[in-house]
Amino acid sequence: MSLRYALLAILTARPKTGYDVSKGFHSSVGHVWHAPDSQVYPELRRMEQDGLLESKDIPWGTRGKKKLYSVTEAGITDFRTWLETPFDYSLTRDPLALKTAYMEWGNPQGLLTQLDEHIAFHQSLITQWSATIAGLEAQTDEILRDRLGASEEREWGLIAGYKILAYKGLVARATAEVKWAKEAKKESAKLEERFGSNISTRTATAPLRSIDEHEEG
Amino acid sequence: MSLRYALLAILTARPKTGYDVSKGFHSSVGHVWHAPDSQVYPELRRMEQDGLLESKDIPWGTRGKKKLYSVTEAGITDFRTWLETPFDYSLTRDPLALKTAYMEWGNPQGLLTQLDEHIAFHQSLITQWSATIAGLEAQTDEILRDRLGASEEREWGLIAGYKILAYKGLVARATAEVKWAKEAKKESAKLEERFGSNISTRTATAPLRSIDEHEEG
DNA sequence: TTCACCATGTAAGTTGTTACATGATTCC
DNA sequence: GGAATCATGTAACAACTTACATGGTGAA
Repeated sequence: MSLRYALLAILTARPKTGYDVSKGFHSSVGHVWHAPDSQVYPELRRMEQDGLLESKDIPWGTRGKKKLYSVTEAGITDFRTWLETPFDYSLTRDPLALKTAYMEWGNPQGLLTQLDEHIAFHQSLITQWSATIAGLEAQTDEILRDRLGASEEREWGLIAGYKILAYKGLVARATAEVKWAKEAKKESAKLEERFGSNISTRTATAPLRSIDEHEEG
Repeated sequence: MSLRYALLAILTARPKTGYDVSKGFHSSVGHVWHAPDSQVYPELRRMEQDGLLESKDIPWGTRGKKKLYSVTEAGITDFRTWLETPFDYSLTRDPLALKTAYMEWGNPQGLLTQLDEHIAFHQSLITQWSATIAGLEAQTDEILRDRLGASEEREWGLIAGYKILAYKGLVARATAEVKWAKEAKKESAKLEERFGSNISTRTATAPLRSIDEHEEG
């Protein structure tokens, strides 16, 4: 249900076409809430049906046209309510933790490779997000400027400030991921050294025998 | 698709009934990959159809019965392949970061409340996971003991070691979340102090006027 | 005229959520 | 006999993924 609010968020800057909203996902709000075009366009339509958005068809060239969406007062109210209403946390679903926890069944080298990818992935996120933070602090960020243009100057620091806060959180988390992965590489090497790799000897627990042992269950 | 491997993971300890697997989700592998019963039972069936599991009906009391599942060799092979094959990272979807980034539209008090909840939520995870780590290190953890019973003693350190590593990652991330949230509370207070709260004056960007400005798009 | 980009999706499938349904067993 | 818990789901819906579909515009 956050997709709807991510779309409202981007449209609070100023009215945009579906295409601009979709593009915005890749360069701004999409950093915190990703969505593909196949979700964006239909959701915009639904939001219009629900009265959160208004749209107007605009001619584009001679035959083409595009839809310009703007947020209604009802949309703003809904957005504000969402902002202020606590949400339920979803329970953990962490594929790398899941793999790590049962790596005695796999090749330890496979874990190292995946930890390296984990590090690379999160480091590239850190680079990207840090650049965004710098752009927000200098108020040179393109998406921010687009938004500031429609706001009063005395609010600019507030608007940029919250965005900086959000990106700092993402960077903090990614940094923790990198730090853990580096430690995990060392720990994994130690484990392998101490206990050796005996993955090839592991097999399924002989089912039929085991079943007899458990019939009292 | 990880659900399937979380189920395989729990069944590599020893054969279990659907009910035991489901219970196990709450106390062990469910910490890293949550699933409700309504997903567990049907998935176990599908896995049996796909040859990853075998099952046997066991009488329970006089009229009742239950299904005992065990992993097949094909299941082990599949599990091992999954363990060693890198996965694609899904793009960020972070509701609190999304809210934080656009909090100029909301009441700053609402953010503080949600940051407090964020802290409480993650601190309770840290408590829970730290207790699990302690139990794994002391090899008193119930689920671990269940698993060790079916393994050779020389492997015990390896088996516990990977699980400790995984939980340490979860704790590290939750710790980063708490740290960020505490800083964000301070920062948010500073922002409010410096720029004041003017949420009540914010309204939707006048749609019709804006549309005219954008007709060149 | 071709190529990058603008513009807007549909369709099919998978995964996950929420709420409910049903009956047996064991222990007090 | 009643409560907790064992045991196994279904049904309806919402969200997300992946792949594909279609056509216009603008500039070299």
